[in-house]
Amino acid sequence: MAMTKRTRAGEAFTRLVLDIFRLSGLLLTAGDRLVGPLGLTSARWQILGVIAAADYPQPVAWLARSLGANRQNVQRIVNDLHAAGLVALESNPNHRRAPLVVLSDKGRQAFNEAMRLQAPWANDLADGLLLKDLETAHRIVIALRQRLEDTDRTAG
Amino acid sequence: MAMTKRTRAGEAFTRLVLDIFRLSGLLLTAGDRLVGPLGLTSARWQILGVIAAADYPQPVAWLARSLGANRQNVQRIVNDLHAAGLVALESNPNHRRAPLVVLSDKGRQAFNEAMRLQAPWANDLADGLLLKDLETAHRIVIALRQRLEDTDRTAG
DNA sequence: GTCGCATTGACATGATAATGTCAATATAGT
DNA sequence: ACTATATTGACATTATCATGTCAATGCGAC
Repeated sequence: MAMTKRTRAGEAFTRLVLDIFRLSGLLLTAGDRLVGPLGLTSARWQILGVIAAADYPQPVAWLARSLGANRQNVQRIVNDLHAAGLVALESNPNHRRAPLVVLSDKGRQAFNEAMRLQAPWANDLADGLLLKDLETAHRIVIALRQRLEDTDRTAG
Repeated sequence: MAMTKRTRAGEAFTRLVLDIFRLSGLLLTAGDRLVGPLGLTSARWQILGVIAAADYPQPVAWLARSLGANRQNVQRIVNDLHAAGLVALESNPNHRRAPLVVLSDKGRQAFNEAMRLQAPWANDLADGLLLKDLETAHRIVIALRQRLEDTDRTAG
């Protein structure tokens, strides 16, 4: 007989998943609403964040990989950001067809402004929650993420 | 001056968010892969789950509300499920235009089979994680979810 | 009854995301 | 150099999701 019985951890994980989906959707729409006035969306904001956080300029495919998103969508959003003047494309000495994406002044301003809007929102949402618990939640999320990424790589 | 400084909890929350997005995406694709052979997707599975968990048959709009999803997408997926013979639509004595969605035998079998596949997968993913930590993560996720839902309801 | 209002399903339209294919380019091995 | 393989950007196609509108229906106030 196949193993259909859940461990206690398996049960706890199963209960967690549905609420993760729900939370993720709510965070996305809240983010859209938060930075909409800046001409951003959650997706654009996230990509600007990766560009800003990188140690050096990267081509689109690398950004996509560090986001865990698919290449083509990142490409489309980067094109939009470029059209909106929020990022610039620098020639890549190592790869003629893969320009390096960098923030423009306008892009950096928009990102900083987004983070400025995010701060009080984040403070408000996290207010009253125990720092220790938030960190535990983060550890769990990271652990699950890594396990799933390993599975993806293995079972590709 | 605007409040741009994050509390420690606000910082922990901010760090958590990006990994939540990543995990959610990974869970969705893992779910698709898990139940794909049954003719299901993560979205279909989730909706079958709500139907199965309900105390009594509900119309589409109610299912959408308990999922926190928008009505029209649930409608489309329910239509697909209906076409695939996984759900049946019963006439609703209380509302002529809002039939009640119930699982067909085939739908119940598919859902049970999906849960049977999910069990060892969940056990494996959760293996080695502390039950206490999983429960803490769940509490945090639920708390954040409720706060965002309240915000939605307030700020429409 | 009937009037106003909210909810519902259907439909149209557009936005966003996923998937596959292609040629150009880069890289490693020989 | 030459070849095989992998990576990349562009494009086309499809799937999924969001938003707005409409008429039909249900429901409560009166």
